[in-house]
Amino acid sequence: MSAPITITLPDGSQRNYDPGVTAGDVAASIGRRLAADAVAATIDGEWADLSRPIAADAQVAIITRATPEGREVIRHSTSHLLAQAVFDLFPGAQYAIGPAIADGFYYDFDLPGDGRFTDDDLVRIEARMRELAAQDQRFERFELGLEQGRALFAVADQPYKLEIIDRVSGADRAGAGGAAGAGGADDAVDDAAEGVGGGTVGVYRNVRADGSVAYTDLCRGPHVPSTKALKAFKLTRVAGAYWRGDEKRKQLQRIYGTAWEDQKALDEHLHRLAEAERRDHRRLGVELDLFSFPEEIGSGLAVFHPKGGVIRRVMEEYSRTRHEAAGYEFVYSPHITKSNLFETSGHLHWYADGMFPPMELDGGTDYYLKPMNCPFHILIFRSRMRSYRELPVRFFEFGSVYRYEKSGVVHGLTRVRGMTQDDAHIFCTKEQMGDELRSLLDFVLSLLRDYGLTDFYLELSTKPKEKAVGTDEEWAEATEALRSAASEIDLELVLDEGGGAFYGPKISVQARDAIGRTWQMSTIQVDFQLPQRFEIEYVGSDNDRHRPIMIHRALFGSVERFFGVLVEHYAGAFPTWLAPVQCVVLPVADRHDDYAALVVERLRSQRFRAELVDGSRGALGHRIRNAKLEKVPYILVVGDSDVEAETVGVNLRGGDRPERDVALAAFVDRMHDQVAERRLEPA
RNA sequence: GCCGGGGUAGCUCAGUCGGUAGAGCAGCUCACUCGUAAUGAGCAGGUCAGGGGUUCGAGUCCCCUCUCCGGCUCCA
Repeated sequence: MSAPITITLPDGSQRNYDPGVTAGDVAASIGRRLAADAVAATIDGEWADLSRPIAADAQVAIITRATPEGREVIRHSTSHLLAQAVFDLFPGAQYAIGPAIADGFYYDFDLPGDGRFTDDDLVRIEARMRELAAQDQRFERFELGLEQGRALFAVADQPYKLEIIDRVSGADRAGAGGAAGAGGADDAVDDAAEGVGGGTVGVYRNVRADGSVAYTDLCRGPHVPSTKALKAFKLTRVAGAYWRGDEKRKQLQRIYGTAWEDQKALDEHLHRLAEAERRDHRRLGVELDLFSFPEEIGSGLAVFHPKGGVIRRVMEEYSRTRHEAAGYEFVYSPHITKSNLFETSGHLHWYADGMFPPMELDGGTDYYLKPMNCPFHILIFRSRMRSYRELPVRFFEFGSVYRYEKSGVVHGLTRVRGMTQDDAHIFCTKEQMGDELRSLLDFVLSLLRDYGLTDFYLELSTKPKEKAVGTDEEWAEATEALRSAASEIDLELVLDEGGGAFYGPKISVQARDAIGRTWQMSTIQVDFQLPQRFEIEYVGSDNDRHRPIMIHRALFGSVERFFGVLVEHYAGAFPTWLAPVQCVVLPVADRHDDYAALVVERLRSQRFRAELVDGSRGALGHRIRNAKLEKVPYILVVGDSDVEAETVGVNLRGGDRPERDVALAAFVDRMHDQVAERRLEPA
């Protein structure tokens, strides 16, 4: 017998075992609870099954169910269970990839005869998965050489698995991305996840209690020891998905599901989904009478109703005030233009598909609805000679743009065909760029915070692989300027490789909302290209002509989208300064109507948005209920004692008990504070 | 654009085997005049998304279009 090996645990403690001990054994030796909760392990930092023998001294950490890593293992394992159930119910099905994703997993299939899954199929498949899970199938890993792996999946008639193996083995010979075509680095990551790499392929199979093999898959793992560990899952939806995410390749049938460590966690997840649905801006937009999308107008084209109009107007007014203070000048430009403008800018070349088709006028001249404001602002800059003394020049406009979004992507206010950007273009010298970007980032974050968003991170998007103009040097310089400015902000910065616009890199500000979802908000782009294309210049202190650089930036992104995000962030309960109705005044009985009207008048004279709702709208309790459902921040009830003492009863949104006998003058002061401080909840 | 699922009163939804359309809420009228989350009664409201087809007869079956929802791809 060889000498014992030493296993070091995450807490630094060490234990000795015989060589060949498994992580599962280690967990069992530590405790029953840990062994029961264990789903996988890391051995010297590498993910592994609990059953993998450990030959030498190692650092071992047990991965338990209720951790992010544990859930990932459970989800990935559940995707295998899904595929097995699909093979049972749809003989001849071919499988592609089936990874764990945020909150769940999916698996892509190609069904015989181009078959499709229906919602009813999901029910059958899920039922079958439960039967299979109960069979206590062991997950077993083994490795094969590339040829053996190829043979295994060739016999099984699984072309997608073969393609994964072949492409990677080809790439191993030819170098990364060699034979892979457009895919490149991202695909290589996927392939590694599928268990291919280093001259071997990882294969998992599910083995029943009697030793027969129920299922085999190409996979990196690790997996739970047994299907019995999979007990809280649910199939959620079926969707089409292109093989390798490529629109030009075959569309496969994807099944999405979610899986958790136990039923309670699953229930909580489903509850979070229900909560998100409750906050959905499309639903609240109808309930609160904010906006609508009349079919008569066309897909993706919104109208704002009076209440939504108030919110939008206040949003815009505050934005204008802040921009004015930050040195922006306001400009205006038309909605349509002759085609040459967007030929010069390059938009027509890259994005003609995304633009509304042209109107032919004046005997052959094409006019387009504008998809962007930048060329107009450039023309304003170019309208006369500019001196270096003027720079930076900052032109701001709430500019309405129109984009012909593909029919399947239009989504509420967040993806529309007609929208208004809070768009500005800054023209400055290269030397000014760094300072300008730094102050811009501060400005952006400060403004977003004023609208109630507080949790941010930054994303740096670099030069696209194909859709890009300009030299690598220009891109590198612009990207570095953005990176440098971002690094001075105390926020996480993540890299979005190849995600820039065709004319330049960008930083986007991502915001997390009240329930933790992230939204892309502001974008800041550095652009060396359009100044060249439009040949804009300024005269420098040396009396020579120089080319300015441009910074494109939108803080809301689009007003519509930002509006939608705020609706969801606040679940429709807007802070007082934004609320369409800030205050309703409810007379207890008819004899209090005159006083109630006086209260309303007093509030309105202070520019507050107050409404009178008298007894013809129902009993007091009914009127209160309606005001609560409309999420009005302040409900004022006035009765005999209030008429007498010039007071009001104050019922706060979110408050537990109404206040009585509040002096009207004191209440007006409170409202002023609320609005001035942009407080989130009334007080 | 592609895959799957929907579209019935302003909203949420029922509608059986193909036999000619229903509820709750909202709205309107009347009564009720009320102190903090739904007073009662009555009335009105629909070319069943639009068009075509099958049928003696279509909300229901078939085809096309529009549109919405969930994904995929895309997002200057």
